[in-house]
Amino acid sequence: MDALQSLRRRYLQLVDNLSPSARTAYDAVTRRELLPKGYYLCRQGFVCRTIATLQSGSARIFHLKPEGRSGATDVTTAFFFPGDFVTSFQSFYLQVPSQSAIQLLEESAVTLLDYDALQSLRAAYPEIDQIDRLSNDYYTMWLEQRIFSLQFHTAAERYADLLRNEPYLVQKVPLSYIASYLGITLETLSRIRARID
Amino acid sequence: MDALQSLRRRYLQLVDNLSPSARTAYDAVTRRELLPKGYYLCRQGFVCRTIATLQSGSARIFHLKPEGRSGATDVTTAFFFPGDFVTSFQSFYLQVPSQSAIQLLEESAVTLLDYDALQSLRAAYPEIDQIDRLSNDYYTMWLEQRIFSLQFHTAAERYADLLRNEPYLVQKVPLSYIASYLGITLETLSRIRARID
DNA sequence: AAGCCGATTTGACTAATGTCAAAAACGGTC
DNA sequence: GACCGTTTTTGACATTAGTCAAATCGGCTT
Repeated sequence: MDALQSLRRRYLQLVDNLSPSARTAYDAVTRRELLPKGYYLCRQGFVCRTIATLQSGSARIFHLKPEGRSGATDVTTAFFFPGDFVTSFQSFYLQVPSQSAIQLLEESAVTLLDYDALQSLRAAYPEIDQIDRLSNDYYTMWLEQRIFSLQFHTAAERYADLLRNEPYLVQKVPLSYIASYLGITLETLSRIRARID
Repeated sequence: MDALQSLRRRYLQLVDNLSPSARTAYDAVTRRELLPKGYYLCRQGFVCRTIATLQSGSARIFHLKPEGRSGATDVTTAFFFPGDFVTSFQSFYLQVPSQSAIQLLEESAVTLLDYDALQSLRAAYPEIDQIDRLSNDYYTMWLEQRIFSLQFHTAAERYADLLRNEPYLVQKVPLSYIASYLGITLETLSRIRARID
C-alpha cells in the first residue's frame, strides 16, 4: 500500500519533469477544459476515445445494469481524484465499447488526450511511454488491493478504510455511490455509520 | 471478455514469433525446469525475484492470514494456467516483499526469468518490452473483470462461470481453494454444488 | 477387504445483509 | 420560515451465508 503510493509519486514526478520537447509536443495535442458537474467523460456502450488527467475535482466510474426489479441499478466501481488518469481502461486501451460510464462528481479541470495522440507521443518520447506504463502499473496494483479488500475485509472495515483514505469523499457524494462501491446496499451502509459514532 | 482473450492471443503470438536475435538472448537468460506439485514459486513475505512462464501444469496464488480462530486461513486469489506469466505482480515489478505465495498445483514445466534479466531484455528488444506491456494489460483487464464478478455476481453465478471457463480446475483442486477464490466458505460452495445437479 | 485419513456433504443454528416501506433529516426555493 | 423533493435513517421481516459439529464419501495402505 505504501509501495503503491510511491509508485504514484514516481509517475507524477515524471509528468512534472517532462523534457521541453516532450512538453511542447504534449501541449500541442492536449486541451485543458473546465467541465461541469455531471459531465460524462465516457458513456457506457461507447468507445472511450480520450484519457483525462484530473487537475482538480473528482469523478466516478460506474456500471448500469438494466435488469433490477426496481429500475436500473447503478454500481460505482471507482472514484477518481486529482493526479489520476481517468478513463475506462479496457475501452481506451483496446478501443472497444466501454462497459461503464465515467461522470464528474463536481466541476473539474481536466487535460484531455486522444488515443491516437497518446500512441504517437509514446512512440516519439520514451519518457511519455514510461509514464503511461507506470500509471498502468499503478492502476493494476490498485486493482489488486481492491480485490484484497473486497475478499478479506467486512463492509464495515472497507468503509473505515475509505473514511481514512478519502475523507472528503464522504462529504460530497451520495451514500448510494459509496454503498455500491463497497458492495452493499445503502441501508446497510447507513446502519454501519450509525454503529460507528 | 472476448476482448480479453484476443489480447491474450496477441501476446502469446508475439512470444511465438520472437526475432532470432531476441530469441537467442531470451534463451540465454532463461532456464526451463520441471517442478514438482507443491513447489513454491514465491513465498509470502519475500521478494519475488523471478517470473515464470507456465508451459504445462497449473498454480495458484494465495494469501495466508494469521488471525483466524481455527488456525490460519488460506485464501486463494487466482489460478494460473499454461501461457500465463506467473508472478506476484506488485512484488515482482516493484521488488518488494510479496503479500502472497504462489504454489504449483501439480507438476509443471516452467520457464524462469529473473527480474534483472527481464529489464535488460526489455531495454534491448522492443518486442519483448511489448510482450511485457501487453501481458500486464491483459492482467489488468483480468483484474477488472474479476472485480466486476465479485461485485455483480452471486457466488452461484461465479461458480458457474468458473465451471464454464476452467472446467478441468474443478476436477483437480480441493474445494477449499475454489471456495476462498469465490469468496465463500467451502460449506456454502458444497451447497451450491448440491443445488446445481 | 478392512481401516484410515482427508475431503466433502449435510444438519441445526446464528449472524449478517437484503428488501420493502415508512419516517425523519437535509437543502434549496419561493 | 414554510414547502417540496431528495437523501438518509429506521423498522420489520425474509433471505443468504457463516459457524460448528457430525456423518458420509473416496482414495490409499496394509
